Amino acid sequence: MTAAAQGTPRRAGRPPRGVLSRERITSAAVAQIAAEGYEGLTMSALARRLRVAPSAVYNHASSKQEVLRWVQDHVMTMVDFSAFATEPWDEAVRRWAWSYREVFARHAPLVPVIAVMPVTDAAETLRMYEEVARGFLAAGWPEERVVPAIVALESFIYGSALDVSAPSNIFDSGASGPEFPVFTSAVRSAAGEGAGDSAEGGSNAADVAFSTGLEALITGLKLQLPT
Amino acid sequence: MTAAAQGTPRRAGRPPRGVLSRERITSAAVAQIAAEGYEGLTMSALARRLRVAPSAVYNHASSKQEVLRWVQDHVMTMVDFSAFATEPWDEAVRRWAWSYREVFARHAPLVPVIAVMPVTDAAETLRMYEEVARGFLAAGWPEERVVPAIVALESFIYGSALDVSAPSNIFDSGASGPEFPVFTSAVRSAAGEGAGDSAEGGSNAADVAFSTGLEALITGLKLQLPT
DNA sequence: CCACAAAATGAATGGTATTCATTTACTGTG
DNA sequence: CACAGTAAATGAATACCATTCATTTTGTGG
Repeated sequence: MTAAAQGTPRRAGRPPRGVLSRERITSAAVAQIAAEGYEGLTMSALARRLRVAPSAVYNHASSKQEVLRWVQDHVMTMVDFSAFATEPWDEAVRRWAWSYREVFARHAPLVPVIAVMPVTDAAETLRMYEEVARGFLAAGWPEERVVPAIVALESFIYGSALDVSAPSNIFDSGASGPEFPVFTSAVRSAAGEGAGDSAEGGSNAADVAFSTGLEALITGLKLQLPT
Repeated sequence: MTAAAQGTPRRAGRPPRGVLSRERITSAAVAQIAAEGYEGLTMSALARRLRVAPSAVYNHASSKQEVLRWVQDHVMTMVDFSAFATEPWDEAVRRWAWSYREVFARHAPLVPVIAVMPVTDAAETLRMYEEVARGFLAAGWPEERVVPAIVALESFIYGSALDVSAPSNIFDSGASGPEFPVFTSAVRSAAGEGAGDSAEGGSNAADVAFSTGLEALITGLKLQLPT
């Protein structure tokens, strides 16, 4: 009963046909996350979904961290970088960055994983970098400035993805508000700006901040280019 | 023996003089992190350092998350924002951002904690925001644009702090390098730039990227200001 | 003075990732 | 074709970890 929920439970020993693989584990993990979120992604739950004993997973992945790295590479395929082939540089960066942030806002727990993850055998991630780098070069960027610029944009995107998952009242200074009058007033003033918290199409505080930073980055980076 | 490592172990029951407090727990946690890093910060280790049973901590903090929030507010006191009182806006932002990133690069595991943390009863964090907001207003920023600009800068700083703790060979595409020639070449070209990996004063890849993004943000934000 | 709250202990509890011995089946070599 | 070795499954066991609970002691307000 432990491994197979219904039908004849598999006996011990290597099964006639391979049951697990990197692909099946990855897609089961993604499905588990979709169903119960990241706190629901345990090795037991993953194994249950694969109709397998927990220890079986370790014949393919050396740790949960490795599974998360597979998930991260898969999630990267959902980022839309197609604009680099068709649009001018700044519009391409804009569309790519918004898509990138949206995807990882829904996968915020992956952000700390990414930071430490070497790009080796993360094929999908490399595919994206290749296309983005191509777009930068086509726009006239000197080769040695491409990677720093991409990393800078990514850092902003990852930080912003974390910001999205913050509660909207995060800047509520509560009882100690009067002690910090300037900041408290600025927070209230900013809240009135983007407004439409529940209104349709209304942008929330995180969106306003992201737009502010992204447009500043695009402008500032472009000015760093040699004429 | 469990609680007090040496001397007469404390008997059960409320002690004559209070043993724990938010301050003592926070500083013990910070000491434990300094000694054994974040993976060494367990409730048991924390209690051991406080010469107390693990369950005693829960009379003061409702969870480990809460302890981490206290640590985060304490760490914020190490960020230097003094330049906002003396320097022009862009130089003040520059110094603040570098200090902010350096502090949280050494406390990377706090970054995901911050994102979800409401600022209420995080007094030190509020003190910083108050001063930074004051500096923005003094530089002529419209009140409603102050918070979005700060959040944008912070997002970049947090993302960059995570980037610092990444391995330096993170962009090594390994065997699949030839499949991604443009990116691979750009990585090599960027590595030659900042160079001095072990040379003194030499800036590494993360520093170059941070400088690139920060200068772009400062330039771009300044251009958003109404003349 | 006494009831109640606060703060400690020490012993569970339930959950976690991970490891290991064992069993079975596939695969390459003589 | 036999046989050795390896790959891949099971199920049981391990070591931690955060958290909870009953119990004990002490401080405090009415």
